[in-house]
Amino acid sequence: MGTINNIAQILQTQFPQISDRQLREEISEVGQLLHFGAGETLLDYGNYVKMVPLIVKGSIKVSREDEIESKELLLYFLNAGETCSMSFTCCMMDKKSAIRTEAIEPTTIIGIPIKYVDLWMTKYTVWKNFVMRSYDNKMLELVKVIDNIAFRGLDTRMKNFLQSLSESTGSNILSYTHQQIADDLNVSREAVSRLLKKMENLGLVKLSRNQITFLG
DNA sequence: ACATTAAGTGATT
DNA sequence: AATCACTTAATGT
Repeated sequence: MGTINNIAQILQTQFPQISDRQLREEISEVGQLLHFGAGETLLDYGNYVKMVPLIVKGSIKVSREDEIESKELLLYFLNAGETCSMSFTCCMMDKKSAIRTEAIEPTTIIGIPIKYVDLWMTKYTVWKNFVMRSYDNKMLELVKVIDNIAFRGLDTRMKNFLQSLSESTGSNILSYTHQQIADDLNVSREAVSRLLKKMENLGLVKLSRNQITFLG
C-alpha cells in the first residue's frame, strides 16, 4: 500500500530504462509524487533547483528567458517518460535555473531530491546511463531548434511547434492563442495570425477563437 | 447592450 | 518580418 508501491509501479511502466530493482526502490523511498495543474509553473528563472522531475503524466513546456528584453523562447516540451536534462546540470552545480518549466496540462511527476541525483551517478550505472541518454536526447532536440531558428523560416518553426504540441498533449485540438504562440516562438502576433491563415487556406489547420485544430 | 479580448488587415519601415 | 493603427469577430457581464 501507499506511496512506495505506487511509485515503484509507475517506474516500471513509465521508466523501463530504470531497470535496476534496488534503484527503483530507492526512488520509491525518497521520491515524491507531485501534481501540477495546467499553467502551473514548476520552476522559474533564478530559482534553485531542488528536485529533478521524472514526468509520469502530462507535459511540460521548457522555456528560456532573454535577460535583457525579458522575452521568452520555447525550447521544447517534456512528456511522460522523460526528465528535465537542464535540471541535472543546474542542481549538480548548485546554480540558479536558466529555464522556466510550466505544465501545459495536468501533470504528475516524481520529484527526486538533488542529493540522490548526484549520489546515484556513481552508485548506479543504470542511473548514469539514464541521465546521460536524457541529456543527449534533449541536446539533439535543442540543436534542431537552433537550426530552425537560424536556417529555416517561420513556417517550418510553426509546423514543428504545432506538431510537437499536438504530440505532447495527445490531441490535434490545441487550446492556444495566436499571442501565446507568438510569445513562445518570439515573433509578432501578426506574423502568427497571417501564417496560420495561410496554413488554413492550405488545409493544414482549422482556426477558431482560442483554438487551433492541427490537421497534420 | 456594452466591454473586453482575440484575431484579421493594410500600410510603412 | 516588426510595428503601428486600426477593424472585425467572439465572448463574458
